[in-house]
Amino acid sequence: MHNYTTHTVIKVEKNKEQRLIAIRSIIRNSKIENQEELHAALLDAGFDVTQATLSRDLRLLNVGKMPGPDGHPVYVLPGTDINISAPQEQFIKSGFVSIDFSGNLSVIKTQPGFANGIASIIDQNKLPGVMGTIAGDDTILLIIREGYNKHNIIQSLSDFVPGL
Amino acid sequence: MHNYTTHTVIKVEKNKEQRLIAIRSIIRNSKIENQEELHAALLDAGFDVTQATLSRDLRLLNVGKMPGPDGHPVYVLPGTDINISAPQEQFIKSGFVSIDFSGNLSVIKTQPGFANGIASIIDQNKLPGVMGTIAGDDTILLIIREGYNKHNIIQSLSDFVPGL
DNA sequence: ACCGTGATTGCATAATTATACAACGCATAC
DNA sequence: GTATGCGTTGTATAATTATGCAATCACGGT
Repeated sequence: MHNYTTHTVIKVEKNKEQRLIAIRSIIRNSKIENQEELHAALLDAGFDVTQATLSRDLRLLNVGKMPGPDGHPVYVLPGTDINISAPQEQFIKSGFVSIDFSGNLSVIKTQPGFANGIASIIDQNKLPGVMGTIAGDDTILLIIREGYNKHNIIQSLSDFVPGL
Repeated sequence: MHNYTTHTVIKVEKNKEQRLIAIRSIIRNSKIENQEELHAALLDAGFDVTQATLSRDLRLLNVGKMPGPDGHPVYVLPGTDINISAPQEQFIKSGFVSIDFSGNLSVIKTQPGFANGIASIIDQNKLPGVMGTIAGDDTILLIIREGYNKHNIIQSLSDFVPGL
């Protein structure tokens, strides 16, 4: 045991992260006309938050609201302007799936085969807080330089990763 | 001519038509955050209608509302997507670089490391005209099935590659 | 270990948008 | 001319969404 720096167990708001994912999924797969409907759908999925939080979540996800086929407003995912299909949505994400932190490490999950490509892009951008990356097939390990934290990293990454 | 139903032939609400055009123009050229702002802008343009009418107009025009750069919701015209920054644009392309054809073969160039990921997505979509794919690091070889041509392939790919 | 900062959320409420209803205008049918 | 129907709009209000404030808790730095 040496220098036990508060083991910073991955206590990252698992809840919010997963809730946002759930919201995307729900919106993609069903016609949600208002936040009450969304709330109900989330309850089924095991999430219980208030309308206020949903409003904030939708802003984070950049979800828009547009008149649907039947005239009533419906929530739509960003990029989905009634002209981008679900497969395109998948493609648009560039295989990026999730990111988590633990101490000076960050683990980025990608779709199968994308780890190398994404890591390559990250390297090309020479982010100051990133000491280096190691990519497998669907996972990237990112070593964070001393003096930087997960906020810096997310900030840097969000410059070129849509919706982060 | 009996039955002359008077020349009042086309009396169609000229007003509404032009108002809708004006609304489109306004939304395209400025940041409108709510219908009150829109109302004010329309006044300048010489149109005076109530908020209720604007709500109806926006529905007719299929105008959507999405979180803008500053976080606040902004009206957007259909087909417009203001949620993706320029740097992200590059990322969105998922490393896709180019595509060429030669007989029953197609060669897709990608950014370094992306070939496997993109090929994987193509496979998952089981395009009818695609017999199979082989991916290196930045190149995908795509074998085209008999009876299909590059048009069919591009058509299929464009289903999930935005802007192809 | 302690404190300060920032992130997340609920609550209550303000702000915004959608709509039921009725009125009006115009055009066609009787 | 009168009646009927459709489309447009305002009014008033319901429905929906956004947000200021406060409480809580994790994380980073001292």
